[in-house]
Amino acid sequence: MADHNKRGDTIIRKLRENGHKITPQRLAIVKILAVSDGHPSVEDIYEQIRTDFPTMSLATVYRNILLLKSLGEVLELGFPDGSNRYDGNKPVPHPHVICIRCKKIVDPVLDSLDEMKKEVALETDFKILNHRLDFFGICSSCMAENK
Amino acid sequence: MADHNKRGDTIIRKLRENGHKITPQRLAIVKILAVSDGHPSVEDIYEQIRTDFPTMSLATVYRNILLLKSLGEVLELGFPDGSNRYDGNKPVPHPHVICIRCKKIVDPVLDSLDEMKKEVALETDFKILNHRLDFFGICSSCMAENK
DNA sequence: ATGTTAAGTGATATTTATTATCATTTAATA
DNA sequence: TATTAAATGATAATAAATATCACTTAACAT
Ligand SMILES: [Zn+2]
Ligand SMILES: [Zn+2]
Ligand SMILES: [Zn+2]
Ligand SMILES: [Zn+2]
Repeated sequence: MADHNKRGDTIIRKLRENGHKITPQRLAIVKILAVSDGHPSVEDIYEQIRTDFPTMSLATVYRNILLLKSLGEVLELGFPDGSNRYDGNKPVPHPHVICIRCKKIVDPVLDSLDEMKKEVALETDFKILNHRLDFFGICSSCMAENK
Repeated sequence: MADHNKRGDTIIRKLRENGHKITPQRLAIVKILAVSDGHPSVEDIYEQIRTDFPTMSLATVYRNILLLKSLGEVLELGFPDGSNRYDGNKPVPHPHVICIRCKKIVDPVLDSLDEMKKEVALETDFKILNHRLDFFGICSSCMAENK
């Protein structure tokens, strides 16, 4: 597969615009986050890169995620159990569905979201700025395995 | 105001049923959680009780919350910033609206929730078991203060 | 190409919230 | 009132994320 990593290019451009250097370590982290296949954790990213980049430090992964968060280019999903997962592909808040077995995370399209937002504002008189909507369950492939 | 703390009584009964002792410390923690005014944090509970119970240990608050969680009598709300808040009044999952200024947390009634649950199941083929729906914004009183 | 320099990295120390440990105390029952 | 398992208080241990700092390097100018 070719290297037309559009989302990755956008992130790199944003980094340059803000005067940040493009190091090999940073580039490797961005590439993974731009895809965000399954919404990787810090450890996922670290392990993926370490295979062909043995000198990579865990601190560098943390630092770069922090930077990308501050630029609004990655969405952090902190879970109640303390684990964190990242979405650099779609960095604006959106609902997530998490499989509690295999830890897969998917992005559902929910038409009912707009209505719910309206209802929240109406019900509470809050000025809503952000949201975090997570549904936990078991994915179809884990369900099939079970039998 | 009188002491018809229905929710607190339910929690105490559940504790007795499961063979747990009712200590003064435990009772004080349960009383606060049963009301869950604004969804208190561990520190909130600790400070509230310490005023007229100076010997109270922070570990005891943690221990009792752990126990009440295991009995399904308190809902833990862990937030991305690492903070935790508790609802012992309505211990089943429900949406929350959080003021990012004063940290107040309220329970909105959202008719659109049922529809969204259906949509998630349909869209993703997951068997949904749990959810966590948070909306972040600024409450009306904080908005008023701002001007 | 080479040198310069501010930013980035790697290794490690620190921080902070929660859990574990353990000697002492106490609620529940007889 | 005595018995005993459970709970408490004080503190140690744990673990994930952040801070520190000496060394390295990407970006830019020459
Ligand atoms: Zn699964
Ligand atoms: Zn996502
Ligand atoms: Zn407020
Ligand atoms: Zn609540």
